[in-house]
Amino acid sequence: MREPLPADMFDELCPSSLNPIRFGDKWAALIIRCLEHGPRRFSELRVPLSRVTPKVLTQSLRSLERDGLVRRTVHITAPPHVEYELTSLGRSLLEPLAAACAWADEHWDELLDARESHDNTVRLDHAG
Amino acid sequence: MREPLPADMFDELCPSSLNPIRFGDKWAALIIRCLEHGPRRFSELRVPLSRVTPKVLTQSLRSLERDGLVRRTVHITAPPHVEYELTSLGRSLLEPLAAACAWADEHWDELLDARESHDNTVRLDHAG
DNA sequence: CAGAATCCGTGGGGATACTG
DNA sequence: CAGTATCCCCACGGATTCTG
Repeated sequence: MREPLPADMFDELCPSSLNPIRFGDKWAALIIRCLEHGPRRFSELRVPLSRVTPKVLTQSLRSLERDGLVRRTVHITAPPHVEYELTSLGRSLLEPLAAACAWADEHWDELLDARESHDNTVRLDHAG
Repeated sequence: MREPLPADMFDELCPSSLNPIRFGDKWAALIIRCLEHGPRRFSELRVPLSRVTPKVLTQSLRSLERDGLVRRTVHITAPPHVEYELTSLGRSLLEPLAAACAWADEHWDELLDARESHDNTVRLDHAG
């Protein structure tokens, strides 16, 4: 439930980060998957999402909060402590999101192959 | 199989056009759904996708073709006749796409409600 | 008919620095 | 710790015009 998020969870070269089906903005789906197993703090999210600057991460989280998918809870302590967690609406998204990830897992290679052979064909066209 | 595509298929105010889960670029998912029931000509696609300029529609179609999701067939006639159809890889996308659309159908109102009440709260914050 | 070419505005993010 | 505040860039996409 509360294992730390792996830093390479969304490694740039890993298919899990190359989600061809996207929800909301660029990072929304990744954030939701980070919250799948319970609430997370801002700095916890920054670990797997190290490519996202704090500003953009905040924007995405605010957008998710606005849409009722994520709940933001501020614990007034020193130092400040803020937690993000999925609402029930947000959790309901996990299902179609999983379907999208399953598709990517299953077909990503085909897509990359098609892309590569297409690019080669185009190059030949230009050469010929 | 070959009924003409309705012009209001993606009406701006219709939830079907407000897909919160997106595949590829802005229009890719809509294009794929247009091709669901068989091949379509460029000008056929322009009917429901009237908000998309030809340039952008071409870009999206080329991108889908590059990824092996759509096949482009040129019939050398006068006037030119070009057809687009889903490949088997493209058709495999219909399933997760349908899951996403089902989610939107089911939860879109909740999302809009959350958004509205959130916006009202923010306004009150600014007023106070 | 099915695009290609050109020009252009906007805003989504990105980098960096700063703060309650 | 959890963000703001600025500045900035360029790629996405729109409008318009032209063509094999």
